[in-house]
Amino acid sequence: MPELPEVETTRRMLEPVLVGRVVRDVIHTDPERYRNTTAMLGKQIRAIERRGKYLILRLDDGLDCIVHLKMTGGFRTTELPFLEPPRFERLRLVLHDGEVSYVDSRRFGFWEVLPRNEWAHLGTLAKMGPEPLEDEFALEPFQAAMAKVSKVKPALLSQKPVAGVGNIYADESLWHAQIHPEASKLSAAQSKRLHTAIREVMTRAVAVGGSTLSDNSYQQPNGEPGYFKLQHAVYDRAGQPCPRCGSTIEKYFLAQRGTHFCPRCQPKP
DNA sequence: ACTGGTTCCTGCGAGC
DNA sequence: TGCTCGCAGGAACCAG
Repeated sequence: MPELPEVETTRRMLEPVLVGRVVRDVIHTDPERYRNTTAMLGKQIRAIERRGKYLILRLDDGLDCIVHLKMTGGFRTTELPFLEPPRFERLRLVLHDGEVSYVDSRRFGFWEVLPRNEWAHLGTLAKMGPEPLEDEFALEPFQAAMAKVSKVKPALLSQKPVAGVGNIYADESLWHAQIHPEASKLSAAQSKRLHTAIREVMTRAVAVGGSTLSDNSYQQPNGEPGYFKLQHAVYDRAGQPCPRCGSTIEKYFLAQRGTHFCPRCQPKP
């Protein structure tokens, strides 16, 4: 499930394939889900950026193409033309010197082409918090926000205190910081540990291409998996020993999300 | 302004 | 082997 590390990996791999190219065709059959994509025709892709879990293709004439991969979205690129469409292909970008395929088995992801930075109707994007791997992710404002939360994990998932944290990286970061997912009103020391943990977890995950959970979930655009799952301490490890203390990792549901934690390292407050 | 619940969608793995 | 069934979850949306 693409979170910041998976989306950033995707962005980096798409950059040399897309930037500078002109969009010759956009092929799909779902104009409700992939909105206004005909506006891309004939436009050059000037840059590909990322904001939280959103990809933003910057096009000629002041247009942005917003892409959200949601649960199962992803890209496939090849050096040669595709001999057959990749499995679960939903959209294909035809460029003057190649093609890029967008796949999404569950069809939760969406595309929308709109005038530059006109994101008001996408509330989560418009109100996105600071990027955790940039200097803008300052400690003091994060501590101030965390001092008010009622439950820390749902707060992280809101994208407001910090951008790009999803279910996997919330669980992993809270384990590293030794904070229970339902902890409220974090102390300055707790928030500092969490701030450090988010930066470290995200940095290490980006370095290895993100997390691939199973064959059908996220893959890098070249078809390779991401290797961060090998470093997961708690996520998808219920019943296995905590790497820090050896206690058995537990899983339960918090705000409708599978939540993994170590009951000894992350005691319930 | 918040919180909490529902919805979208479908492949897959577990269980029988 | 083949079937059913519940799980996976980001974020838009809606109700309270």
